[in-house]
Amino acid sequence: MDKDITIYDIAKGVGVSPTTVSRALNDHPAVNKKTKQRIYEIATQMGYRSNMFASNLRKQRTNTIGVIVPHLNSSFQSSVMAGMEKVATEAGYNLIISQSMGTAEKEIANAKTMFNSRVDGLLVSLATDTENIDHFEPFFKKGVPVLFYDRVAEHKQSTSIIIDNVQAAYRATTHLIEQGCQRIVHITGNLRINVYAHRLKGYKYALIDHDLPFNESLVIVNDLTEEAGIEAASQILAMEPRPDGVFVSNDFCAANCMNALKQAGLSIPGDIAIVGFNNEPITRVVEPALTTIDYPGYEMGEVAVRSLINYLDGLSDISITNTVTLRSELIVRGSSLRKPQV
Amino acid sequence: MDKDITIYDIAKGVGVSPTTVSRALNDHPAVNKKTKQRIYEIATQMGYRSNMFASNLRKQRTNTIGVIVPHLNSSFQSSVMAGMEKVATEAGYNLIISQSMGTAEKEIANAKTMFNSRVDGLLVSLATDTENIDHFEPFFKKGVPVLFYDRVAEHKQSTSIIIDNVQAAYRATTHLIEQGCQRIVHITGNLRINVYAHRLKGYKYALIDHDLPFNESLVIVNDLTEEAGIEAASQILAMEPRPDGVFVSNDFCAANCMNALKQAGLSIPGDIAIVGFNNEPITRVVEPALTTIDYPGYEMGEVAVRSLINYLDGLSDISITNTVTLRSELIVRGSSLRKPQV
DNA sequence: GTGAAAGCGCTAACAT
DNA sequence: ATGTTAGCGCTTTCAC
Repeated sequence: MDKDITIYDIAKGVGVSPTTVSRALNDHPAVNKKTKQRIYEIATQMGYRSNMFASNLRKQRTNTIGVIVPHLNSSFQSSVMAGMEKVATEAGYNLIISQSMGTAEKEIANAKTMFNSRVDGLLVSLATDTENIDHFEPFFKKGVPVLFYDRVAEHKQSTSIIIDNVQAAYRATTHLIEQGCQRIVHITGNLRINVYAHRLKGYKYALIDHDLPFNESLVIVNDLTEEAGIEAASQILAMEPRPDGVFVSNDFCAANCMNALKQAGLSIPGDIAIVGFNNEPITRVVEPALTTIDYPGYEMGEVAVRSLINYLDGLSDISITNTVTLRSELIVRGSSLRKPQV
Repeated sequence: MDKDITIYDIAKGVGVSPTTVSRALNDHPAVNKKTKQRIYEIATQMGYRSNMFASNLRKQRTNTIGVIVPHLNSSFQSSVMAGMEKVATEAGYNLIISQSMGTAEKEIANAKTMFNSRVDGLLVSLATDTENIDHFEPFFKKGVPVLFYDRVAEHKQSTSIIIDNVQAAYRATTHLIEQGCQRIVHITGNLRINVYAHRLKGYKYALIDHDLPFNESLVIVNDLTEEAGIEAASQILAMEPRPDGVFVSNDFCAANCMNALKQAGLSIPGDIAIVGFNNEPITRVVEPALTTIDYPGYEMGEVAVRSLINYLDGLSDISITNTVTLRSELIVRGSSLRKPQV
């Protein structure tokens, strides 16, 4: 447990001032190449490591980005994290991550911690029951950029990274209609969350545009878990007349629902066609493979961090590009394919 | 973007010295209760937030735990992360997370960053091609605890958190044998990684203990991906005589392998019984549902952080409990069940 | 129970 | 191209 080497030690070793050492180590142009070289050598030789706290304290910057996410252990969110980590590390930023467990209460606590940790910027996917975003006010006040992704909030001082959920749902629903479905159930999550509200909208628009009636009773709102999928299946089986298509806001729930319907003796997609959402690995394993919307989580993570860092570096003005919309795509597989594709 | 409030501002406001403010804010016993109270009030009123950098700089402690993980976007690893985050946040620690992408090269770079970030402790699940752990030497030298989990390395100065992979594999294989399997294939990952080496061992021991021959050609080593599962299936189909059981080190790969076998016209578990590993959500969605080993990822994350913090707080000596073994469990489902269970 | 003073290690003005 | 100086905000002796 030997003592840490500081720039003073190096300065003494090389015979220059600490300032020069500091400059050399930060690759400041106004330092003689030879001096720089010597400083580098001595530094590594002495086993020097920069003290980020002293540096941060001085620079009032942390090179740290905070992330608040509903749940870490979700296929989608962990892809997002992976993308974020990649870009952040490449750019020399650390990521500190916390989960709200989907509750506003924990989200507020997390926001406080992030604020105290003086993150340079914050990336947030909102909790289910977040009613307002007052808890991010301190960030806005201090000019710390807050960037929402996936589950976003409208706010003039922050950017959102999303996909066009209305359009994606519209495409999914239209696809079902094109496959001959006339009574399409929509299973989705809490409508307070933008993504689910938008998907419901897209579903509705698609019906209307194809002269199908929108029927409130065909919309099932639940928490999109495994059990919810099974429960939804029994609700569907009880409907009269029986629906012939289901559009679910989540693959995992869709897969479970599909299995339950199969077990009840229905054939997929013959009796009921099914479309999920997210393109999780699970879609390629169930039988039949699940038609779904490809939602680029990894890419979303990359874009989120990149946007934030660009802003921090003064390369872009976040408030101008208020919303970044990523491309999503319908992927047609066996669970919905009744007719040969065009 | 107003200026930050410091303890000096509070000191002025209350009419005491900064020292007293610092002590009060840290709940030091030798401060008058009334003074403390007043200081708290003024502090919150002024919107004070402690500057962790100044504090860390002074205390030479960061309240930050580093995590190096192969891939964030894996079902197992993200469960682990979730467990870690929970315990860390509760204890007032931040988590900084980085992924090695399974390569030693990135792992070494990550270790360096973590070292420079002066994490109080490090949690590591090793990369595939990590040949030695010299890159953690700086931590050992400085007395920073390094704790390995899941993919661990033997090292006298560090604790490992694992499950008994030998035993788990032994149980899985024995189960297949009890179901009447005689020629059991084992699909697993790179044998340099302890978990896969141990599972192979468990598989081997189970065969021997039940008087079945161990046959090198029945062991398939691949990267356990989706494609690897499908590829493995065709290898199995080409084997003569055909195997009647498969034990796969990973559910996702197992599920894909199973599907490929089904598509080739084999019946599961009739022709071939299958057992996976990890108890991922996918196991409950495929058909038949996949028998697997329940691997407590979330719990592992909790235990890892808890152990580390206990050590940091001086509550436990990590070097004494050199290995923590969590319980794992065989979960029998349709993919392997040929006889009524005992 | 409270305060004065020093210093953690670094960087940014401002010289030279 | 390099050095001097000051200070980021906090904690911790040591003194009263």
